[in-house]
This record gives sequence, structure tokens and C-alpha cells, in this order.
Amino acid sequence: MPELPEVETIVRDLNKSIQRKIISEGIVLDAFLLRQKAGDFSRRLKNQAVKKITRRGKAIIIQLVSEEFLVIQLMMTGQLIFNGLEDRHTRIKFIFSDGSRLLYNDQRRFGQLRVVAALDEIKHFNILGPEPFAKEFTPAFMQEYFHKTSRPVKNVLLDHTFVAGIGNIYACEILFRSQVSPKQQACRISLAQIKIIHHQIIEVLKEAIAHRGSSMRNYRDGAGKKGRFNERLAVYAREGLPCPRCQQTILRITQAGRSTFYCGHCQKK
DNA sequence: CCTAATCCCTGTAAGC
DNA sequence: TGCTTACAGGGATTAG
Repeated sequence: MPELPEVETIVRDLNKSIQRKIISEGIVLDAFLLRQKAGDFSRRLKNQAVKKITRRGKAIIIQLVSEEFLVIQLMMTGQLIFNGLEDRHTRIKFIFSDGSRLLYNDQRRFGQLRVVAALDEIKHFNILGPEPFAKEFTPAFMQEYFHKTSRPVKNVLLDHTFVAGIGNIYACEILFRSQVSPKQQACRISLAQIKIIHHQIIEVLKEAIAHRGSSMRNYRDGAGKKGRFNERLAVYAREGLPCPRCQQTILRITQAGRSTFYCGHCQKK
């Protein structure tokens, strides 16, 4: 479900709502989502204070005073709602010592939660590419990666070993704003175009964060509210509607098993 | 090694 | 209405 801007929004919300609170109890309603035994998970959370909340790619990292980390991957439909109402999709409950609580809801049960002593215990983090806002994520870095693959550029943007945090919505929007075809092979993209795509990756993600993310179906922020960026989407989920730039019909194709939306007129090359 | 296909699970919407 | 099918924002694994 959520991509980098949505996860970043949740992280910022959590830093306001639960920082310095003490988890008196972690209640596991559905152990399927855990990557460890429920008893171990709950024991390592019990009476732990929350230091701060950060993010790596689309994963939420809750740092505990014990120096351990509660790592949550929301995947497609996970939600973290502060003082929300429990429903049939509530899988885990975190109860704080002041009586407040944080609910982990997940319709599809794809999400993953675990408590680890070190982040490198999580294999996913070890293969993840740079953060889009990190200084090492440069056009030169992109060029080196693009140079060695003939895959379509859309698939490369979605590849988290290339860069962390971009999902299907933002890959489509970034390429539209860059006026690059999602089908274009990465190795055939010029440095001038790479610079444009690099710029748009950062701009689109920043703008989406400023609008608290995009809510298609399931995404909610830390207070259970929808994001506003979906009102600004130019192509995503707009098959058959007019391109905001040229008025031609937005097309949909399948790439890497996922829908790609684009304008065949504005994104020719 | 690289890339594409498949699968995990549940719910909703569209098509017939 | 009721049934079937396609699809959904992620990511790991398998197959080629």
C-alpha cells in the first residue's frame, strides 16, 4: 500500500503521538504477521519506552530505549492508527502506560512486524538501494545503474535494490513528469534525461510528502486520515481519462506484473 | 548473473 | 441478483 511519502507521513505522525511513551503491552491478535514467536515479540516490547521513529525505504523503525528496534513493514494494506477504533482488521495492539494505544490494522495480512537487536538482521535492509533524498543518490549513480540493464525504466524505478521507497504510483508519476516512456530501456536513456528523472524523483516524492501522501484505497496516516496527493495524480489510475498536459487518452499497460499508466503522446521516448 | 513470473492474503468492483 | 474474474499501493522466491 504505502510508498515512501505515505510511510514518511506516518513516521512524522508517530514522532508526535508516541515518542517517549512506554509500551505497557503489545497484544498480538494475529501472529501470522510476526517474524518471530508472539511471546518473544511481546516480551521484548513490554515496558519499553519509545525513543524515536525513523524510516528506511517503506519500512517503519521504532527505536526503543532497550536499543532494540520494532520494525514494521506495512506492505499493501497495513495501517498504524493512534487511538483508533478496533475492527476486524486489527492485528496487533500497542497499549501505552498512559492509556493511549496504537493499532496495527491490515486487511490483507501481508504486513510484517518484528523486534530485532540490530537492523542488519533484516535481510531486506541489506539489499536495499539508497534513499532518494540521500546525497549519494545522484544522476551519476543512476547513470551507472541504468547503463548496465536493458530493463524498462519503469521496472528499474520500482526495483528497491536500485533506490528505496518508490512504488507503482510514484514510478508512474515520476516518468510522466519527466516525459519519458515507461517502456524505454534504462540503458538507452541519455544523461540529460537521467538528470530530469533524478530531479522528478525528488520533486514528486517531496510534493507527495507535503500533501501527506496518496490515498487510493487503504492508506491512512497516523490519525486515520487520507492523504491529499491523489488529487494531483496526472496518470496513475486514470486510464481512459484525458492527459492533463495534452488531453490525449491515458493508457494502461502491464509491466513486471503491475499496471503502468502513461500518456502515449507526452511519453514517447 | 539477470530478468520475468508467481505467490503470499483478503476485499472490492466490474463483467456477464 | 449471483457468480466469476481481475485487480489492488510490496516484496520474497522460484523459474527460465
